Amino acid sequence: MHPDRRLTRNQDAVLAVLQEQRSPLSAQALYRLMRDRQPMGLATVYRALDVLKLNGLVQHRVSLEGESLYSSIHQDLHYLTCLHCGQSFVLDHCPVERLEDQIQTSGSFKVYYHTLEFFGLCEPCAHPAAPTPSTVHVDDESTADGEV
Amino acid sequence: MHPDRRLTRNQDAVLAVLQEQRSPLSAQALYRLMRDRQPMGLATVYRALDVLKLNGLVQHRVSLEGESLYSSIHQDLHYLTCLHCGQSFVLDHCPVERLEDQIQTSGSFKVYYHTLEFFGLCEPCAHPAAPTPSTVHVDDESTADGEV
DNA sequence: AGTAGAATGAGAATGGTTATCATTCTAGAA
DNA sequence: TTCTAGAATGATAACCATTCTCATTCTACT
Ligand SMILES: [Mn+2]
Ligand SMILES: [Mn+2]
Ligand SMILES: [Zn+2]
Ligand SMILES: [Zn+2]
Repeated sequence: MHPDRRLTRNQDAVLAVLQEQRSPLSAQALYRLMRDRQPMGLATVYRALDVLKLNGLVQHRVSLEGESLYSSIHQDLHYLTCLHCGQSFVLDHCPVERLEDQIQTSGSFKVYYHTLEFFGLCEPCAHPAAPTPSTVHVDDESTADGEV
Repeated sequence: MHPDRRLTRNQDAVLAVLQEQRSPLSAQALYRLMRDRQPMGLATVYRALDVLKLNGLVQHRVSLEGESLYSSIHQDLHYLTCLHCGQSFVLDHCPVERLEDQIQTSGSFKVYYHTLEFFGLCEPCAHPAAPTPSTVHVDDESTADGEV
């Protein structure tokens, strides 16, 4: 396909559906959503996402589980993710918006989007409760009341 | 495995090799490197990386191609990546080091590491050369000298 | 030494993504 | 309008990094 050709009906539909979403979607989830709008093959969904990405209309990140997630280029979400339980917390604002313009201006590189994510342990996972009774060898009942 | 147990010989070896690297490695590349140091099964490499990650000793990101890349927790590299040719340019410094401490302090979340990457088109890919002669229908030679 | 739990290795299974290829569209040319 | 080359599409096979399974080996502790 030519890099700068008008979008096809399918590509348009994929873009439209993505722009209605509040959070990133996987290609497969998108494929299922398209059934009610503009049914198309799974391969076509992947190809449409590629085209849209190359045209700066869609952004693409890969979760730690290896799943590709897509969203409108206008979305700007960032997460704090726990490595233990997988739970994610959304940051209340993007800390690098400025920087993007800066890179844009100073260099010979056209920036479309960025990824930013913090990883670590959430409160509960960082301070696990005392071992559950079933895993404790109770040799002396005077030490078995769960203090930490 | 217990979350806070001393590292095994294999886990130690994986960590040591990772700390010698200048750039992130895939699990498979690491597996091949281990042959000359401390041969172990591929599954063990994956498991070791998991343990090290959960202990805040190793960081983990996933490339756009879906390949997991690992590096020492002390590495702090960020890239500007071209969506068309795949070429990556290393940023000369990390723009969010401060922010990480900030999140650390203000919240109830223990931050181990972060990812940050910019995507777009590099100079050559953003301004492709005139179409190659073989793809051009030359109907009028007066317009065929490649100006943009 | 005896034992329970953890670690390990080999290989099978998984599953998201990509490649293949025959068919259908589509935008221009004639 | 009709023709035609190139692009897009869909069904499905292939790919391949990662995870799962399970029998075996270690390791720390009694
Ligand atoms: Mn942002
Ligand atoms: Mn950094
Ligand atoms: Zn957690
Ligand atoms: Zn490029």
